[in-house]
Amino acid sequence: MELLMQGTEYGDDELKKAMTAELRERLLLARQEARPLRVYCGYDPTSTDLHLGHTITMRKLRQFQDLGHEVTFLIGSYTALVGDPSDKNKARPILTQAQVDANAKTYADQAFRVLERDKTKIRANGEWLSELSLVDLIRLGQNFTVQQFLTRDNFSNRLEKGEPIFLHETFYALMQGYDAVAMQTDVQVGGTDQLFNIIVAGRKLQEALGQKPLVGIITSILPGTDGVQRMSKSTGNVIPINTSAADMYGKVMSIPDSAMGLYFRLATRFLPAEIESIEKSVAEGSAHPRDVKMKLAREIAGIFYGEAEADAAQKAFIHTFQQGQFPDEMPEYKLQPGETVLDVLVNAKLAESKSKARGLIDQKGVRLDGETLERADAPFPHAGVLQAGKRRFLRVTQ
RNA sequence: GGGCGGUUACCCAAGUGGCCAAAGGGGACUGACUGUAAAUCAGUUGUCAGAAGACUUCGGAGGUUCGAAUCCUUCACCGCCCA
Repeated sequence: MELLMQGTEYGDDELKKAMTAELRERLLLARQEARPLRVYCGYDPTSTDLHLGHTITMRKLRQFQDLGHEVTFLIGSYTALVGDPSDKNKARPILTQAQVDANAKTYADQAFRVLERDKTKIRANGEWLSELSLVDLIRLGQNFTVQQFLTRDNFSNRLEKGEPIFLHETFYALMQGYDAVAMQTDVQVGGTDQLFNIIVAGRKLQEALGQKPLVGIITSILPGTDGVQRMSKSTGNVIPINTSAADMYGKVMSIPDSAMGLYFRLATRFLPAEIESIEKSVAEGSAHPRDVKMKLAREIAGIFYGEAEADAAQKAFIHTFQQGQFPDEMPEYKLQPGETVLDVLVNAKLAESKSKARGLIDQKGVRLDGETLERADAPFPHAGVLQAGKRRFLRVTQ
């Protein structure tokens, strides 16, 4: 129970209490009926690159899965065609069917680094949403008032600021609510941005259609590497899933200390009691926050890349950043005759343009074998390890 | 359908004929300090050039002018109000 509610955020204590109570009740009911709970979370395949933030709900699903419940990974094949207004203040672009299909596949592949493949049902909401007629849709709409939508922060903010709210955006909640009905959902997992869709739309629609309203598990939003803003590609603070263990480890290490708690709760396999004791030792000063963060980075890299690679990543990290030595592996670049320092920086993509490369050199940000290079237009001195800034390395060979 | 307003660099935003490659903030990047943390300080942030400077940029196209982000015409997109 404690584990399942770990890392949830309802923005309202009453609601959290109510949901906790309902979850407890539902778990008991399931036991009496000797059946697993039907748990799902929907994912709109709007992009191909998943990041750590996307996996928070998957982690939560995995917890249910480990407790023997029936988990459905729902692909929002149909809802993606509409575009969820929830997490943006702007309306999303509408995707084409082909894009959605392609994205869905890579999405699922990445998801199975967290979920157990053979215990997970995959479905797409096009299965039932495409069957609805216009009349059906209108009937669904009879269960909601415009006022209900207007009370929602996301819409009311935009209304106030004079920003557009497109009519089609309101359908999104209806569609999602209908998903819950179609699957006779017991529990739905989603981020705080899905609060409205889950708690208002899903529950109300189920009730109206004679089902027992679902229990909503609303997970907190994972901040990005800046530690404050929600992790998202457009903010540029993501920790991608499809990267390397070393990169993932490094990116986790770069988050501010203040974000560690959320990371532990949302993205790791640690149990509530373990996390508490870790935090206590940091607070007391018996553990160095850096070491705790290393443990965190090691854990997260381990989830996605396996223990061996995570260990290697940790070693490389200590070697490169704590001891200030060059990493073992780095891209190579073959020096062409007559190239200047500037040329190498640009050609090897350590700098976007010659102007930027000059800037780097002026700022003493370029080193060759540890020695700062001062002249941009000088011929490249000799083969060796070229370093631009703190973390970009290049092995230059003759 | 009518009236009014908007569109500026990665983002927000100032700029209403020359002093504008364009204020300010955010972000990003670099250096110092560190724990690849935060905070702080200093710097960079259109392209090319060693520099002086040149070139491209202010929604698109065209025009007025010695000179336009700024004025005019037109097109596109967006918002507000009225219907």
